[in-house]
Amino acid sequence: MLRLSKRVEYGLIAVRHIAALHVGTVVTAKEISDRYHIPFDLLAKILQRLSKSGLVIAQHGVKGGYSLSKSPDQIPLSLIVNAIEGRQVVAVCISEKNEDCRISETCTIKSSLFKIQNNVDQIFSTMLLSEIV
Amino acid sequence: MLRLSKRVEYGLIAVRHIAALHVGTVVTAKEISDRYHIPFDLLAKILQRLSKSGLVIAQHGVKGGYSLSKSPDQIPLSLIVNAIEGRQVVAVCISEKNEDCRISETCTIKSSLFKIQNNVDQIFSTMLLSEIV
DNA sequence: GGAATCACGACTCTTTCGGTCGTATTTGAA
DNA sequence: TTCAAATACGACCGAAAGAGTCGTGATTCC
Repeated sequence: MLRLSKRVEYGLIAVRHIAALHVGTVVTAKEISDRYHIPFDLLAKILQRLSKSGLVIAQHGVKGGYSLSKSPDQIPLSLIVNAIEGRQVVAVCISEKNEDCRISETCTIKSSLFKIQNNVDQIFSTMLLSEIV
Repeated sequence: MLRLSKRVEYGLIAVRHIAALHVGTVVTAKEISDRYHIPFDLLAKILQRLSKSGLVIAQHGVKGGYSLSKSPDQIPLSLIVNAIEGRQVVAVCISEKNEDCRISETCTIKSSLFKIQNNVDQIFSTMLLSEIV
């Protein structure tokens, strides 16, 4: 309960590493995988998501690799987390349009859940990548 | 990821209900189960944990049921959550003595994870049961 | 003594998560 | 122009966690 996924952990490590690169240089998934002992295939998939979201820039082919698309002080952790996992919520009733929570009608804690959600969101939108490099 | 368990959701609903009782009265697991459409067996187990932790008082036998052990403004949500699920952490490296995180030696985000953990903890220790009744 | 209630642990089923694999595509350089 | 190194993508599998059920026992009131 209330765990971050391994994907997010690995993603944070990877993005932090990329953020620490000298400008103009790139790093490959393989290098990061070796350096931090992260399963290559898994890391590759994570970096693909980060690339797809535009947060990191992928360069294909030989001499390819990843670099950061903008300054670390412009990147809240929420951007990284959302790129990897999409919007995450503490309970189904937060996100679902059709209330597919079985007990929705009688639920008495919706407002509390929303408050918790807002506070959790704020944690990640407040912390910047630049703080953790 | 970052989800509250159903146990915690149900527990919050139940404790909130108990907190709203007139003093001197009790409510049974069955009544709460019916009222909020929560699976009885599951709810019973949750209430047992809450009882074991001393947060609610269980009265056995006919005319038995549950009541609150102290004033709702003395009960942060963290107390409820911990009673139900024990201490929960956002990543293994937060709690484990023997670092059984496989990549512990090379992990570069420990301090960030701790910061996230502290902020999450604060959410639940700050919100009081009295606020959600 | 019986009915209503809480207590506890074992068990099953489902979903989520972590991780792997196969294949395609892009790119730089020999 | 060919090949190797790299990213891209989706399908798949096994393990772990989560949700829910069941059986049995203990306590209390009438």
